[in-house]
Amino acid sequence: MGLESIVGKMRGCGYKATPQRLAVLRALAAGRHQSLGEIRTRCPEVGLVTIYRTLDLFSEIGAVRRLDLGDGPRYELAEDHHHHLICESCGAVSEFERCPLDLGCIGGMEFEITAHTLEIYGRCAGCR
Amino acid sequence: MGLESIVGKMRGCGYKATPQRLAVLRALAAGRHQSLGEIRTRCPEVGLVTIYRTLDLFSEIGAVRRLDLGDGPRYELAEDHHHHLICESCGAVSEFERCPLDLGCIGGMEFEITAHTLEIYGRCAGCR
DNA sequence: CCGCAGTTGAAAAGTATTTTCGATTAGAGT
DNA sequence: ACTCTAATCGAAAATACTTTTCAACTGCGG
Repeated sequence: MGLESIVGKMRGCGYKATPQRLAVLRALAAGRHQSLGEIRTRCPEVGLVTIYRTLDLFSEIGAVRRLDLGDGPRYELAEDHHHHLICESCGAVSEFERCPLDLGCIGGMEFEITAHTLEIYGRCAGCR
Repeated sequence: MGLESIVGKMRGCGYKATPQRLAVLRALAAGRHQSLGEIRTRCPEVGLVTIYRTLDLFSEIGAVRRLDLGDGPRYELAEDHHHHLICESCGAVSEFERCPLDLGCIGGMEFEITAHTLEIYGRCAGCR
């Protein structure tokens, strides 16, 4: 599982693997594109400030992506690569794995790509 | 110019084209991926609350996209389609026009695509 | 040019996020 | 295993951000 590798990365960067950080990590792994409140619910034993700081830390080491799906910020583990379909009508969010990105055609540049986010907006089957 | 078409869309949806809304529209057109503060600087005559409401309105009719480029929310006109390269090292944001998206391969689904956002993270030439 | 539904802005309320700082703790070195 | 210390934690306070309220104002259809 990838959680181990995140812990390793954390240690490798000189950060301690505290129980609070592990709790946030587990909370993140238990859901997708969660808001701060949802993460908080999943690890109520961790202080609010620490959750903020931990999410910052995880973003910094590239373990977490922050998204904007229309409402406030949402967070998810960067490891399970997928993208989002957001229905502008009912607000439903679904994921799809298949990455329709042709990274080759950006390859010519001097920019070293490490990650990307892609959100697709439209109307879901139910709303049409 | 596309600003006209946004005004038309606004009227078509039953919204009035007030001077405040036009000012926000012009502010948006004068820059790219701006924060609320930057927009506000460009139309200081418009009240803060009205800017929030206008951005909501524009998002609703699809004239404006809201982005998360790492710091807080940012806004830009949806009309000039482009994507973002964000350097995780220095924070610089640059745009590229060429859309590397193969929308065909999502076409099979019952989801009607109207828009999308794509952000690419990495390290820029200067930081490498 | 009248009237009113839609719109505006100032202030207040409500949320969200960051800073501060004393207490606590993971993990390196022994 | 034990100590030590820099890193981390959490509660409260400060700050920043966003939404609600409501009385006054205005674009635009008739």
